[in-house]
Amino acid sequence: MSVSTGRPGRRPTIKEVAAAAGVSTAAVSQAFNHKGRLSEATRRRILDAALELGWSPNAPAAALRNARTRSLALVVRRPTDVLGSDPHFSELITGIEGELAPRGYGLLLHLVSGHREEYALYERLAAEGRVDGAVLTDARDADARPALLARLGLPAVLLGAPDGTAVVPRVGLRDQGAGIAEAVAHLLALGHRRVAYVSGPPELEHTRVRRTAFEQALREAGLRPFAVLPTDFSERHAVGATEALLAAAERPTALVYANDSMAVCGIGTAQRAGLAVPRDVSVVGYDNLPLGSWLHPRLTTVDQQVQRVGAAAARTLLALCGEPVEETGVDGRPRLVVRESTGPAPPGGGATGAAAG
Amino acid sequence: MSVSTGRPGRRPTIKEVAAAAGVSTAAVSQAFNHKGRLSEATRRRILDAALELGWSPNAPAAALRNARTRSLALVVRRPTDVLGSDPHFSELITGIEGELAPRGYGLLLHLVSGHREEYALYERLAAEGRVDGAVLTDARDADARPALLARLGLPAVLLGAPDGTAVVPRVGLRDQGAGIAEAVAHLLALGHRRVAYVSGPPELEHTRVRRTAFEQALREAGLRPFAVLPTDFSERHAVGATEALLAAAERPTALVYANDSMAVCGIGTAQRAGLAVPRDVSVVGYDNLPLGSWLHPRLTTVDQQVQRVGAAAARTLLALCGEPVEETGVDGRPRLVVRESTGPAPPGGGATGAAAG
DNA sequence: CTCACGAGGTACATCGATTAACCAATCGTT
DNA sequence: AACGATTGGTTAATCGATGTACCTCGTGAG
Repeated sequence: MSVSTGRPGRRPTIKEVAAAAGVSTAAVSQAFNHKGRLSEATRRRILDAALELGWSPNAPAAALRNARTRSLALVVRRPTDVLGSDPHFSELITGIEGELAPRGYGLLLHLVSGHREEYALYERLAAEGRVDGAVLTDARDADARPALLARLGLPAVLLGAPDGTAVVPRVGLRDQGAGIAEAVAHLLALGHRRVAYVSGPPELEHTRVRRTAFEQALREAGLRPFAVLPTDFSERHAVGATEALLAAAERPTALVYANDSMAVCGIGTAQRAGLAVPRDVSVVGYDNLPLGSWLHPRLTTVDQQVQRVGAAAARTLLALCGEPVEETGVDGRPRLVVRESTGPAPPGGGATGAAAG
Repeated sequence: MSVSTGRPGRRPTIKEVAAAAGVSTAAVSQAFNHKGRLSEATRRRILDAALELGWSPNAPAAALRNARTRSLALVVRRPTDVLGSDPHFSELITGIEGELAPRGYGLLLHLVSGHREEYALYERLAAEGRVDGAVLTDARDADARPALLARLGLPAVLLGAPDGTAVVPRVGLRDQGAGIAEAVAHLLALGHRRVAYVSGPPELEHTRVRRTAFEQALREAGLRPFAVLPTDFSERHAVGATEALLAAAERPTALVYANDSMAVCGIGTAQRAGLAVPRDVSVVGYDNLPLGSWLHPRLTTVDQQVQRVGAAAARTLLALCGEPVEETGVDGRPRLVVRESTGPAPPGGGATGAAAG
């Protein structure tokens, strides 16, 4: 496709390209950056020479000169227990990369285990000038990151519901509660009255938003939650919460989970307890991961379009970095996807478990 | 934790640190790189000054000077249908990052959709000097990447069974067939005689290895595979293959899948067809993803320790990049993890499906 | 004929960190 | 006391690309 011979590893420099094209290095630079004034003929000649030699501008050198690295950071906080984060972040990364790749940007991925470690990492990335910006995942209550990144002078976007007054722009679907509300409405229409919610870590903003939406939706129907149990998104918590709920005297007939992975654990736990889904208990997830549709029964869930949101976040961040970008927002809102894990409430209210297999 | 005031975004340079410590910039550099000869007192003074100012060496500048970026590339090929790749790569990335982070290395992640795109990307990464090396995933038959990377002068490691004579080092568990052999032995011990294999894309090396191991293990027991169906790892193929197998007149009593994600699809498909797992049909996966143990029944699978292999690959690559590394290999081999998705073969051979649910 | 001007390029300083070569004290030795 | 060795630093060149300031033609107007 390119490149002739030459010792492996000997990358050509701009000088050699200039020499090959019979021009100065400045001309080569101008040809690549569409600056200065070059005749079309010289431009061609330079580009041809570069192609011939397999030359591209050295990224560190350009970064040094321009103070722009053309790479962005994504820091994923991965607490000890990985449950649920992973497929979610895969989707997110897919969305982000889809915008970066065509513009020649790179994504620098880091995994951290705690907040302090995450802050220290941003400090280092900024101090070392390794990235032009960062995508901040999972808005937290009293989130220290926007202020930190602002102090560091590092452009950033925060994944979360849009909110005019933020230090850094927020990107996400509007009306984040709508999906949960829809889910509750769906369950109520199926006759469920005892509905429980298995929630996420309290410090995450969406935990509060979804929980509130859940309670609100029930209240509007004149009902109260059967229970709202917080978890850390771990398998242990998901299973524990589910077992606790299903062991109750008058157990809930429907369980709503704060993400798909926990919902999958929940289905497994219910089945292990001898209950059939959705006959004895209905289950709703949140995320709409591919995984949910592989199972039997297929998971009813709230689609929050992680991939599209990731793409929008990337575009917004690129715009902040001075890149020309057409459209920075996302429209749409979370929407319930009804599949097979929800069904009519059991006749007697399902008070006593029908032991199966 | 650090940094005093100063306009946001104004990163200090080595000069200011030198001035603050009352030394030359050379001294500062030496203090940070443990080179040259500095008195312990001066070293301290410099380090304190740097901490005070919140300075770290500018990465692009250092990269330009040293021709080393301290970042490595991971290119993930993600064909149109994502099935199965994602959690697997999450594990891999976790393993890799665990080695990079403590050494101050970054991981540049790229997603591509095809071979040619992947090659072009390596060309560009090398030409731009963006990374010091690359981790090549999923050894393929007649893999063009090692030669390419060698020509580009970019250090690399290939994930696959170790093999003395490779252009680039290979990192992986030895005796890759052992896990499948163990799985087959397990199934035979349970009385299964009609065992089918749902395989991966033909161009991947491990597809051949595992398939061969599967056939070999059966042959040694005097049996032949019920069937071996190739797939592209997509959900569509996984479901299609499973349906085809289960629709057979004398259907197989056990299904072995080339990865966990397909096995999950397989379980779902079997259940949807009214069969119980493992009562009517046993299922074995490959990978040992966390997901497998959330389900009911929990997935019997082959643990290939992706995370540990990823870590070993990272160490090997770092060593190639001149980093001091203690241990570059992985020991251990793929091992069967028996859980709940496998059980005794159905009495009558399970010729006629016992419709449930 | 001269001069202004624009088109088309070039020379050189610059980004920030690293390092080889060099220099100034200081010390121990005979 | 004179000298080599050692300690503890400094000076200046360098990595590769970029962009500002400048230069050199050729042309058309006056």
